[in-house]
Amino acid sequence: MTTAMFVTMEDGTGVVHIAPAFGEDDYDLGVQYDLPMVQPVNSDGTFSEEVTPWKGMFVKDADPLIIKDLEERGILEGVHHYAHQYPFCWRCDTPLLYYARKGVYIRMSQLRKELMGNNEQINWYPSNIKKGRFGNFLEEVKDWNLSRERYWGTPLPLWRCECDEEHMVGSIKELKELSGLDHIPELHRPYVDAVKFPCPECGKPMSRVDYVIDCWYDSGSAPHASLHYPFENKAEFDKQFPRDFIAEGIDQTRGWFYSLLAVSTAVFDQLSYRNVICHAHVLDAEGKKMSKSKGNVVEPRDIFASDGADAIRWYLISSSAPWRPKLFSLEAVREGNRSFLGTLRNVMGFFKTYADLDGYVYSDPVPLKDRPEVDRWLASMLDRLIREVNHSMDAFDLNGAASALSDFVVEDLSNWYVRVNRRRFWGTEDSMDKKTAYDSLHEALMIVSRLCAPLIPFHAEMVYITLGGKMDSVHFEPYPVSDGSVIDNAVIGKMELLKRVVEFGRAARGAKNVKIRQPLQKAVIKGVEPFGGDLISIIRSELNVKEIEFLDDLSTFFEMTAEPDLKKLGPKLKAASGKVRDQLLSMDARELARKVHDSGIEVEIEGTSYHLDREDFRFHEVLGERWTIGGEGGDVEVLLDLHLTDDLVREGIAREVVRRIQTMRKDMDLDYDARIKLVISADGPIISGIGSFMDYIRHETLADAIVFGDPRNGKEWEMDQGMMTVGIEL
RNA sequence: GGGCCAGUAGCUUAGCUUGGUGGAGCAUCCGGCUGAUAACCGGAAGGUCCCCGGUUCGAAUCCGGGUUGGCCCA
Repeated sequence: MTTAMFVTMEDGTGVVHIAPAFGEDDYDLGVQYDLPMVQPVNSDGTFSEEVTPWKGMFVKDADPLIIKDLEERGILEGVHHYAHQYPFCWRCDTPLLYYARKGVYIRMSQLRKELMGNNEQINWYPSNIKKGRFGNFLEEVKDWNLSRERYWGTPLPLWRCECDEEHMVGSIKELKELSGLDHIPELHRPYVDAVKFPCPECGKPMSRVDYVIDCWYDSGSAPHASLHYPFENKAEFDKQFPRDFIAEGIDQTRGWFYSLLAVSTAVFDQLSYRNVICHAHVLDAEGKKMSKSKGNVVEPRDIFASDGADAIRWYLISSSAPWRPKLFSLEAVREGNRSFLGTLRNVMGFFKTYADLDGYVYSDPVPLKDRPEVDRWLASMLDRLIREVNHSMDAFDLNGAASALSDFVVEDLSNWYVRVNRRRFWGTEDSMDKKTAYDSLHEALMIVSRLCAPLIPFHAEMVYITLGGKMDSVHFEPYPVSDGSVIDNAVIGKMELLKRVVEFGRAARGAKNVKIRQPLQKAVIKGVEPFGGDLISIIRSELNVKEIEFLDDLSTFFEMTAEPDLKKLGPKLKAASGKVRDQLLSMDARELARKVHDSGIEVEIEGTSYHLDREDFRFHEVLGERWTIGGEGGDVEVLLDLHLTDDLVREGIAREVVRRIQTMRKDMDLDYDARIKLVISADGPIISGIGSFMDYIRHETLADAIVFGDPRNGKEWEMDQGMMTVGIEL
């Protein structure tokens, strides 16, 4: 009877049976107390001859019989069931037995310091693995059982004589010398097993042992073995080794990550990789491990077919850091496909549609300094993107690179640049401005394609080829590098302000339910340095206003209102306060404020007169009724003039008409440049609006003529101002 | 049984290192825009930051315990 740290009085009897031949703890204890190694189990898991009552029986099947035997002999304390984890074969799902076997070991425990020293130089992602899971493992590193009793595998080059002399052969050359053979036909089994050589001790023939090498040793040798180093390719090897970067699943900590380090440390005393990303696994939508038996497995090939390989790549890279487990959701894959890949495809499609119509080819780009500010803004954002993506990639932050790319493509390129510049691509005549817009968009797409290439190889290639890239593939292009000189922080700052102005202007319209198609006379902007040029026309068209005024004091647009301060009135008026309050609240708050502000106010309730002055009121500033405001109270505020002149109303109608005709063109699937003739009948106000803006409507809808009459097969529209029927003739 | 990691809106997540009013996308609702977009814009609603305890004036954040899930080992 012995004691051991792993046996406690916490549960059970505090007495545990051990068997040194079956399990590591038991074995160690056996070695410590010099216990006999009794091995009454055959390698097929059945009891051996000496176990007479149960010989030939699988040990687990014998359990109830052994219990019964103990009971009959009166030495059974009791039978209790404990739920505990037990390993099963992953392939045939039968219980595994721990079984002491002879083997050939590498004494890794002696290399502990060297392993830990090399680990110090490795950059781990996530960083906690280095000291945590992997570091802890190295601190307690065990000897490595190199031998496996399998048929397939790399034969262990150990030859043994019946006199117990052993020899490990280090090369083909050595084997030839030892065996006297000119030619070793094949290093694999069974051929190599036929090679014998005389024992240097007793002269009898030595034979190769039956073992093959643990295949993890092969995986750890890959960097050397793939170049047949150290036998050849020394220069090539030195150039590549240690490798800059590897990535594998977190489960490889004690697998590949270890075997690479162990082999390079043991054989060459150095590390074999400088940076390593340990990624987590893809789990099912509930966060459970996928398994065939549970039926929650998602087949990647099915997703490749239905949604595309780039969609799944993008999902894995963009959804979270690689070391976070992915709760697989097809919805999330589709969301990424829609929002990022779809937008990229669409910007590409937009460019191609118009570039094809115009026969545009990228050459002799307009110098940056000659482009409008919005183009210089795009170039600045693009250069900033190059910088951010490189920075993220250098830090092995794929997720950061992906979100920078997505922000640029979706927000800057598509939702802003393309949207506000659409009209520049529409023009029928070839202008310098149109070429400039093409140049800018082409450059942005080209850079995006190259930056995206490692993340979404197929989309990147599609964009590259469509743009007419010079190489055979985008994957031959060098990775874009920023020189920083393109970034114009002033123009970036300006655009940021401009975007806020537009945002607040739209909010101002929304607050009063005024449609964007209805032009307004004026916007007043507070908190922005006045600017002009193409940027101010962006504001005009985004907010649909005629003029813009920059003004930092908006007080003249506000009026004072007053409301009774009940905390003051109550103590002063007692029972009458309720009626006074009602009377005051029934008055116009602006008028009340004026009166109170001038000389106080007299209120008469049931024959008694009360005098109230400023002290009894609370004052507020409210915007005059003619105006609406966005961003109120902030450093930037936008006021819009709501007063509509007849001209503005007619122009609003004209825009409503254009919108409906464009919808019809789209529904009819007309070519983008198809010319049409319009036949329209409508109620008076609409006719008037159309009449005032004939040229505008013709230009926008590519109509050669507008005729008022009775359109046959026209489409009927109900508008705020009445009915309209429109016929389109080709 | 041990080690490491994670738990935040219906879903996917940022914020946690260094404590100070929890953000975003999708989905939902209202309104707008639309001859690039299954898109976009304005607004609204939506939170036990897994649970318990501690430290602190103050905890999503730091500490301890638990729980659920993942990986590795026994």
